[in-house]
Amino acid sequence: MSEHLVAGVVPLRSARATDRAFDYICDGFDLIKPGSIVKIPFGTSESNVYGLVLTVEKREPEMTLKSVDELLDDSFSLPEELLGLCSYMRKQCFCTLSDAARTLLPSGIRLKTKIVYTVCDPEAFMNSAQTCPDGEVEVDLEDSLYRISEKEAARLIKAGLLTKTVRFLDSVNEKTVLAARLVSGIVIPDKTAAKYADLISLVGSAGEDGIAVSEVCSKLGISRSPIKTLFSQGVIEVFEKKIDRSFFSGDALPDDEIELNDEQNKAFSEIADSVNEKKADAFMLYGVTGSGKTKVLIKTIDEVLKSGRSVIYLVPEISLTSQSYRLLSKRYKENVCVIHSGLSEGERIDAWFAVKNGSKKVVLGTRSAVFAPCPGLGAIILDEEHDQSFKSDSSPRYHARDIARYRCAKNNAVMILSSATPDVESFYKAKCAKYKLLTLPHRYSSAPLPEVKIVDLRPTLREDPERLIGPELESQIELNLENGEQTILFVDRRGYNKFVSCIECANVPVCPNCSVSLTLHSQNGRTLVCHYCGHREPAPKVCPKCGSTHLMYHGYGSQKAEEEIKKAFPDARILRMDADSVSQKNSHEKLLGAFRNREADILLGTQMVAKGHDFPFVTLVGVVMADTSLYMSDYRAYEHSFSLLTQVIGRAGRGELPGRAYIQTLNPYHEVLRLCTGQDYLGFYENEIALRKALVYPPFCSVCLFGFSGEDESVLDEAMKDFSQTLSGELKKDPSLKLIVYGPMDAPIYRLNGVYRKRFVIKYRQSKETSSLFSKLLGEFDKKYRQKLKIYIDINPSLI
DNA sequence: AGCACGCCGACT
DNA sequence: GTCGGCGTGCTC
Repeated sequence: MSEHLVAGVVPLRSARATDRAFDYICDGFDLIKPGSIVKIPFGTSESNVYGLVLTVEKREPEMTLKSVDELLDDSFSLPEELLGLCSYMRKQCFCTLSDAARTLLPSGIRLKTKIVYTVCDPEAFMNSAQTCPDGEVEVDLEDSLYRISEKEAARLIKAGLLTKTVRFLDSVNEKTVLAARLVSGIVIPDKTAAKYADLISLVGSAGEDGIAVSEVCSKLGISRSPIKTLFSQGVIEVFEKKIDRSFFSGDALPDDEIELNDEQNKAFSEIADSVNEKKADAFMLYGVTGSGKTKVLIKTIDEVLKSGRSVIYLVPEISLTSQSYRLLSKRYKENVCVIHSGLSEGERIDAWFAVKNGSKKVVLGTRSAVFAPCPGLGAIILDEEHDQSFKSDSSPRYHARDIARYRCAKNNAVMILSSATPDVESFYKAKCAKYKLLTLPHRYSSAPLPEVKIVDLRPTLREDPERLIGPELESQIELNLENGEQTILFVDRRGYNKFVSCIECANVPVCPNCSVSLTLHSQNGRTLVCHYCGHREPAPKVCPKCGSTHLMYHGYGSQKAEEEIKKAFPDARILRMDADSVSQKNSHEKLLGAFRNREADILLGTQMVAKGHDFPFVTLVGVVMADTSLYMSDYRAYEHSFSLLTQVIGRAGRGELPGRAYIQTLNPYHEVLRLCTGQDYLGFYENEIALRKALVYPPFCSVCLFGFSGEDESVLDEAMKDFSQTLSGELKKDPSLKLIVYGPMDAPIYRLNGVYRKRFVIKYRQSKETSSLFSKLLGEFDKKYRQKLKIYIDINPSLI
């Protein structure tokens, strides 16, 4: 055997068993390197798959190897830093390398294949095939399409009448436009120049990038023929120009000069020092709402761009990207690029390439934008860093904060966490000097904090248990309507919507697929809907269990609140914003815009109304029921309640007019409510950290969730027993592992879409030993139960 | 994840 | 006797 170029390649098709490097010969592919994407034949199938190259070396292979089929263009390859990030994620999130890689690569180059069946012998095929109009497989027969079942196709393949091939659908429709530019170095004949002066100067002014032919025609009011003439004279050239699908409109608004006050400047200069010294630092920028955190962040972006590097700016929600985009594009123009899950595949690819080749240096986006392939990363900013959406709840289950920290460390970049109500764990790290704490304690505008009143709703409910808005809040709304000022009403999650229950036997109709109560939708008459799987059924007139006709409809939904307000204030213009009303694309943007333009008096909604939006004419905020989130079975329930309520309250009085907030509750003396009344984060933090320490919760330990799910409940139970025993066996073997194991327990929604879900929750202290134990257990159980169950690990999960 | 190989039930 | 069920194990 002789020497070959050998590449270690990970197939990009996620499965624990194949999540390692396989060696391939890649002679002749001189440009191949770690991070390259290749197509390889893999396994017994005739198809080939994409693979990520980990290693390349020249050596004599000790076994026969297959060869790489194709090396994808270098523009698809993963930069070294991101390749390292994949390994980090595998270790950290217990995901597969291929899961990690597919998260970092734009989805367009993910495996997209189509099975194509072709007929070997048309005559024999026609004699033998049984056509079946409802089949699943298309067979290409000359120019007619045959549809046959998969089974039938398998039979025909065996009989040698069909062949099965796999076609890759990896072409991305890049949007191009016909453009023109001057041929470089051309000397234009005088005669030509005189006749086409306008045209030549217009095309010439566009330079190398050229100008769209259609734009030339419309600007000069000419047809395409003069362009054609100049083209044939060799003066201009016409080419397909890629167009940028990002939505920068081009109308450059003048940007405001940013002036920092002393506090802001102090925070900024600390960050700027690290930026300029290229130190990998982490900052916690803590400041009350209105203290000017954004100003500091913008100045930081300026500073990073000045040094020629790029910035990633993360916000919690897609709905917040458009608002931030307006802010950033005003200042950085077409240098801004938006990345979030709402983009089309083509848009995502465009963005990925634009960032990778350095033509966009400011990346704005949600969680997944933390992976943007910026060459020369200078800063990653997490705005509203306490927000839960920065943690992914499907594989790979990463937290954007951890990814950011890793990338900043590798790139000598700064990470900035910004919040008015920081994550308790982050703030703890800041207190322990793992992050540098920057504090902006004062509002820079003279606007005082809103006045907050806690309203005991119990007397109201004793009179009328279905009432949502007590008399106090109602009279405040009335006052606002009279003054022509706007109101926001916050109702908790839609999971607490109306449901039906039987007064006699307390039976509540439950979804047949998922273990949740069905929600009553009033708009389409009487239908019960499952909010998880979409199951629908007519609402019963009599209790299906005991036959009683005494059925009660209750709950705290936003629809019901809307009805109640409409009844009380028939003339008020109400906008409702919840998951139902914003299901269409861009509709939240429309709703928020309409409210900002004062096209409505009252905005009523769930979480969405709480987050970061700036409405200058809102002077009253009402929280319909503050209790629901206090009692979730998650150790972060108080933290979430505090930050949510603080944010909602912060919506009031952001303009000239002072604001006030009314919080309705059944628990008027609850400590968390008292603390958000004064916007007292530091007080809340002290309480909470003491509680976490006493009960041993993060940051004083780590939490690991082992999730199991499957359709066969008995297999699931068996695996749970097995896991319990295996784990206690491991603990006996190594008593130094101090794990506290809870479970097995049901997931909060035990059955979802016909799948049962159970879990173990483990408190532990992070170490090499625990990591290897977890990955060993995961590997073992995944192998043992792989055909019956799905098993995953979630580190520091959200437990609800 | 796919896919082939291989060992046991109910049909021509 | 054989077709086909899915348990088991492998993929450079």
